[in-house]
Amino acid sequence: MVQHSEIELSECSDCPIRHRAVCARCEEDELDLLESIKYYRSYSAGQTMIWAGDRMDFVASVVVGVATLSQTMEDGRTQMVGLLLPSDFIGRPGREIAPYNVTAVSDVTVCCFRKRPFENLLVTTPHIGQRLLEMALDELDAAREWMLLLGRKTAREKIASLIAIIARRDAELKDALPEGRLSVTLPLTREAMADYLGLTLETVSRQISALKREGIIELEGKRRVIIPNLPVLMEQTGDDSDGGPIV
Amino acid sequence: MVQHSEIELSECSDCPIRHRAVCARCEEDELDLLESIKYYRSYSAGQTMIWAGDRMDFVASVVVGVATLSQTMEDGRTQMVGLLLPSDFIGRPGREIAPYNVTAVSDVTVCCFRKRPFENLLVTTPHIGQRLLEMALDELDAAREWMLLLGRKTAREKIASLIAIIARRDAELKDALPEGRLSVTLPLTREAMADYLGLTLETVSRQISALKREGIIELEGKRRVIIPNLPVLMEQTGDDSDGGPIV
DNA sequence: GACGTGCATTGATTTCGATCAACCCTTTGG
DNA sequence: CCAAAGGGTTGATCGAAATCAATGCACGTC
Repeated sequence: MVQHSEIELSECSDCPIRHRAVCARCEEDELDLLESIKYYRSYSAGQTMIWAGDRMDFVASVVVGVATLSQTMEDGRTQMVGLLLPSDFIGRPGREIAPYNVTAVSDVTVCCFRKRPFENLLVTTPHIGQRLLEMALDELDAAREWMLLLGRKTAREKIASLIAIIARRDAELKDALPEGRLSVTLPLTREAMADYLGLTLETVSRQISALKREGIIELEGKRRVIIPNLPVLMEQTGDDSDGGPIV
Repeated sequence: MVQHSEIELSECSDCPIRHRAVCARCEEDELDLLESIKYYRSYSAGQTMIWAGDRMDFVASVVVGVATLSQTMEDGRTQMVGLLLPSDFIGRPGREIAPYNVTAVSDVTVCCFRKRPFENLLVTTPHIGQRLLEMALDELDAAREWMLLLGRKTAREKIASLIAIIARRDAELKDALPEGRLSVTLPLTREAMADYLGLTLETVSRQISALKREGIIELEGKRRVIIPNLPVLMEQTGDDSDGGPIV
């Protein structure tokens, strides 16, 4: 289950998520405390990392890769409730049992902290709790935005929203405003997109084809999407046109 | 806009939400600090308390009444993203602009804290931040449960889930396990339920009628619902049958 | 090269919930 | 007393997305 990761991770100080994860606000000495209770785990694409109902003896941060958080009903209907990207947090202090499935979408490496010691640090090291609060509130905002999408948007708006969100996140990681064409890789299969958007995979496929037919997106293979004109795509999302800051 | 409240609220120590709100973990001295920056506001049923886009100079706790958090698209489609009951928190430390509409469903009284001083307390008084984190994580869980409902449940399952959730909450406030018949008041209009469930008000009405016709619920007026047999209702929600602790 | 498998696309048909519309009941107020 | 308004119910019809089903790749693998 535990895979060997190519890059040997060890020093928090040169960790790729040092300034965005739970540890973001920590000083050097606080980092040392975290360092002493951490260990890495890796999973390969497609693996279930955690099953809903499992006992959890750790919390963790995604270091590299993409994972999903999902809920499944007895008859198999499933709904993704979160997309976990590098720096996102897994688990909840004070909780014994995992409420959701966590699945690796790509190869994933996580930085784990043993739960008890982490909970103690939470009390003694305010910077960790403060950052965790900030992250929880951000996730809450994201969840609420997704509730609007799930409850009220059409299939076309859902697809456009998903592509736009991924594009915006990518753009902001790479460089500021690539106003022209931009190209993004969908980190999810059609089925995973369907589970995220509350659709069937057939509807996802049809709507992507429709957007392509209309020239709003172009496809390069199945996974790579080229967006000739982001504002045009944004118009299809149903969101306020003034969609956020320009830079 | 500010209404006169019948009961004169003042002492935190005999506040009805003293042990469930942000202040739940505070010691007496910490409570005094909060007391010094607090003030009450009241709103009457139907009033919009906060508009999305408004500048917010306070955060608050609901003391009495029910309010809703909602998002609206340009064309009027709206989705409720939260139901605010006594002890629930409004606003976000560090945020200037309200992202959601907050609407009083019944007459509502809130306990407000000026934002700047509250943010300072958050740094100096760890008990507040700890409780806020706990509450944020609870809301995140609720939001994710709702995502499953919005994305994957049928209209009938949505209605049954809503009634069951209200019934369970009521039951737990009043007395432990009223195993037999129980009776709950829906705090929402049909339209508000529709906005919560991602349905139209006609569908809400039809599904309630259907549950009534099948004897799963009984109606007393429009708002009061009698549940002869909670487990039978629970079966209609689509959730795991072992639905949580028996007590 | 043939075969099987996983992922994706496309078509035909059905269905659930939306939409359009009429009507009921209760409250409020001139 | 009647009119108007707000909330709710019910019926007829429509349409978007689900469902059922076939087909099309791009792979590994034997």
